[in-house]
Amino acid sequence: MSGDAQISRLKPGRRTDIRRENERAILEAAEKVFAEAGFGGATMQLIADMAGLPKANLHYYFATKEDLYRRVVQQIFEIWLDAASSFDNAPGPVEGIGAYIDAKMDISRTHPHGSKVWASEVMHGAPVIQDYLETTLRDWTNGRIAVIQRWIDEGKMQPVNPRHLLYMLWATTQHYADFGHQIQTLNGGAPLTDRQWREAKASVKDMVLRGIGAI
Amino acid sequence: MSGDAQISRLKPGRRTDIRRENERAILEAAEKVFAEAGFGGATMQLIADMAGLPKANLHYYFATKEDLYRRVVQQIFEIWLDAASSFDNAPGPVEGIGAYIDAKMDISRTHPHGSKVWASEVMHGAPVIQDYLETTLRDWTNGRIAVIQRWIDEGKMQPVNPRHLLYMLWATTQHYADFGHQIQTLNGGAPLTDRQWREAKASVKDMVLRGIGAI
DNA sequence: CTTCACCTTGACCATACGGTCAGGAAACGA
DNA sequence: TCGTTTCCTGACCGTATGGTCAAGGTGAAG
Repeated sequence: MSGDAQISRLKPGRRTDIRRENERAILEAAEKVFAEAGFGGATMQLIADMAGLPKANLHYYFATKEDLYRRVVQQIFEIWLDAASSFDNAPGPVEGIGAYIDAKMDISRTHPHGSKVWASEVMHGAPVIQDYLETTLRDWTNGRIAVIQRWIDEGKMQPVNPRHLLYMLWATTQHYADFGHQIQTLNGGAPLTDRQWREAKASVKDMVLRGIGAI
Repeated sequence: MSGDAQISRLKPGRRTDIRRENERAILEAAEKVFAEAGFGGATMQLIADMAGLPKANLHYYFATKEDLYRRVVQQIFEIWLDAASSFDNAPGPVEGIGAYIDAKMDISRTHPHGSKVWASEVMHGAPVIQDYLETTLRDWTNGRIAVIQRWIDEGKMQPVNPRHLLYMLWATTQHYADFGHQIQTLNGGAPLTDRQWREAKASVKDMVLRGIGAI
């Protein structure tokens, strides 16, 4: 927004930096607490403790619990939308869908909390992001469906139902975040290693791309 | 279970019937409320209202909110385990996995609330069913992995990683319950029709079975 | 009818929660 | 140094929640 894209390294005690840093810490803590306890189970006190701030300070930066929650949900949605660009400018499904799976799987590993908050939000009927679903997500979905249909028409993949393919992509990739605890338990209690994550990505890509007849 | 499989039509006011009927009504209401509000967001008052009973009566049948919640989670887990029998006694992946997808998709349609409660429970770290994950689910998973591996060895399907295939099956089928609201929104706000559900099942089966080289 | 086990429920309690506020501290610009 | 804006926070408040309890209702057995 502002024109001075300064590095702002020295003197981090500046007013703007204080606000930015505190909001960041609060959002990070909130994402984790909302993911682990749900909206109803999360408490402002818990978020405050995790952020290392007094509870009253949270209400200085975010008026209400809902405001804070809304910001967290919007955050993961934007991250996903960014990743969705993998889809575009791809010559065919192998590159496009392959890159999309890679991106979504990476996000599942780096932003598991955000994914859970989103899942929770949708499961509860999307009380705060219903408008996003009806506008941004619907438009995005229709756009990708058109791309997939084009690939089908060009004979680059089997004539599957593009909508259900998208659902499968979302379900499968986000499962590694949302059900990460179950996966970890079935992995002997240990988180997936780098190697296992590569294996997971490769497996998903292999099964999906073969499933749509792209390989 | 009981020997007298009576119809119990007339005179439903029997003691046993009262207990059974009230517990059923409470569990049904609880499943819905827990699914829609999460454990933290659900209130005993709301469950009581939905069940048509005074709140104090809930505590007569279920000592605590946790007890009630635990019963709801166990319920959906048992339903899934029953469906898992589709896997066995199948000559190959087309029949076994095909039937499993059918069964899981049917459950996603008939028991969406239970599926959401399970998802929520796992996302929050499985505080009340961790032991199930470590025993029953782990054993079941290992058993199916062996079955899938046998099919691979017999050349009935591609050599995919059985574990990730199972994750894909769970993710994809449960997505239609857990993210049902999102799917409905993307469907113009209307729930999937019978025809659309058949299309969904067919699409999932087609992509998965092709993805593992079974068709 | 009496008994007794089981069921029902309004009223109540302690706690925890989201949110407020006033007063003070710290960070600027002039 | 002074004035002003921004930031900080302990103490507080109204409310809603999970859970309790005592008193009363109900139906079947004897």
